[in-house]
Amino acid sequence: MSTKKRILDEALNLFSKKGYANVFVADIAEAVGIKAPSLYKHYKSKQDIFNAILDEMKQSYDRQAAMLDMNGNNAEADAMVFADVSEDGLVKMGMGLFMYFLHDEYVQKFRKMLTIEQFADPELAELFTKQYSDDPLSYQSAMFAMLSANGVLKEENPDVMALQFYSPLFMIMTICDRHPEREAEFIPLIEQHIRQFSGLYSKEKDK
Amino acid sequence: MSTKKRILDEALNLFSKKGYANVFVADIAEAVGIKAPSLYKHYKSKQDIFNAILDEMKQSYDRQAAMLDMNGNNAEADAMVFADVSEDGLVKMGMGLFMYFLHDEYVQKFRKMLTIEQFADPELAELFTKQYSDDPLSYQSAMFAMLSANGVLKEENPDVMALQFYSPLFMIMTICDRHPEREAEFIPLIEQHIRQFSGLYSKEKDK
DNA sequence: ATTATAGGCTAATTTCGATTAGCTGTCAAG
DNA sequence: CTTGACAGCTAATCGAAATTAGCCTATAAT
Repeated sequence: MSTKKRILDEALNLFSKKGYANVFVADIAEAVGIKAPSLYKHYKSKQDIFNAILDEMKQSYDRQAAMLDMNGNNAEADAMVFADVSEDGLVKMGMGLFMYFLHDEYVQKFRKMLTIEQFADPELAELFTKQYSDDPLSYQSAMFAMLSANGVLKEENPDVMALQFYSPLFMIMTICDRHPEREAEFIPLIEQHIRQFSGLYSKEKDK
Repeated sequence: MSTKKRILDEALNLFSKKGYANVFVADIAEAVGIKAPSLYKHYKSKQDIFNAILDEMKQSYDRQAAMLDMNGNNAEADAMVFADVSEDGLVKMGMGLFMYFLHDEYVQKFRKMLTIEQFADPELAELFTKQYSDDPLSYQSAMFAMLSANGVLKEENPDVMALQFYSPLFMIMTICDRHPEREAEFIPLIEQHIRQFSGLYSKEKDK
């Protein structure tokens, strides 16, 4: 991999653990295997490295998001996918989202970095909220609205349904970011949450 | 207020906005209205100031927690309080918790500081998780278990109930920490969440 | 009245960390 | 071959920022 790219990787790695201010350019250089001044052949300053990470991650997120929305508008296409959503389907979807957010190397590191730096810059705060709250909530709200419309789920406020479905995943994700060793303890809880959620909102009363 | 105490207040205020590393002792001194070297008459280092904040906040939290538990064990006493919990009672409780966490000056600033510093020190990570996840969840789990036992709520996994009840409050709190101006948008959502939650778990099927 | 202490100040000191200067080897294009 | 850009290095530079030294005043206890 090019040195330039490697610098971004190592910098993200370090920033996500210690925050921008506590990482020295010499640390980044060492992680890359070069000396600090050599970094300046690739980026004009420490801040420039940070900005490059930001740009890269924003692009990558937008690509992902575009992939999810596929079509023009919102989760209409996925309506098909979820029209027949079963409890197991919901579990699979929730777990998939959780596992991806939690384990994707770049996603996780970027999230940790944003967590640390969010109060330093309003743009970072916006980004965090968009990627980890607003976007997932609005996507899922659209999905639940459709599942209600299709008669699969009860007709309740879909924003609330999305909030109740997603926020446990979010909260547990933040816990696991702090304590990766506790993940095993939470996996079953998440699955139970989704099944219980499904049971509560499912239309058919009897079985 | 004593200078010594004022230093802690101003330091917490600054740390909660910019993080430890980005706050200079000169900033703290200026906020207090003295010169940087004078700080050293009260604390032996910048780190010492941070530690003092930590100690103070831990004590304060323990006092609060002791007050909630009142009795010896867990939320048994509150069982009484919640034995007859109505939907409105749950709303009042949830909103109260949310408003307290979000608006109490010290609680909020301390939480922001922990948010920024959580990955720098495992002790801080523990503290954050305890105060904002483990403790609330275990308290509420006990409460819901009792409400189920009392026949008020359905008999579902109380850990999951606590997770579903609390995590929306937690997630929205983290959003409001970043964007205080959005609070108004979320208050109604929280209330709807709690009422919908209550409706879903309430025992009486018909009305 | 004397003195010790607390708490403040200014002026160093010291250390650290980002960045710049300037040199060097490599290698591909001409 | 030879030249220029690239990517590395070592050795400055330069500016913070924490902390220390040493001085001063008020005040409270002796």
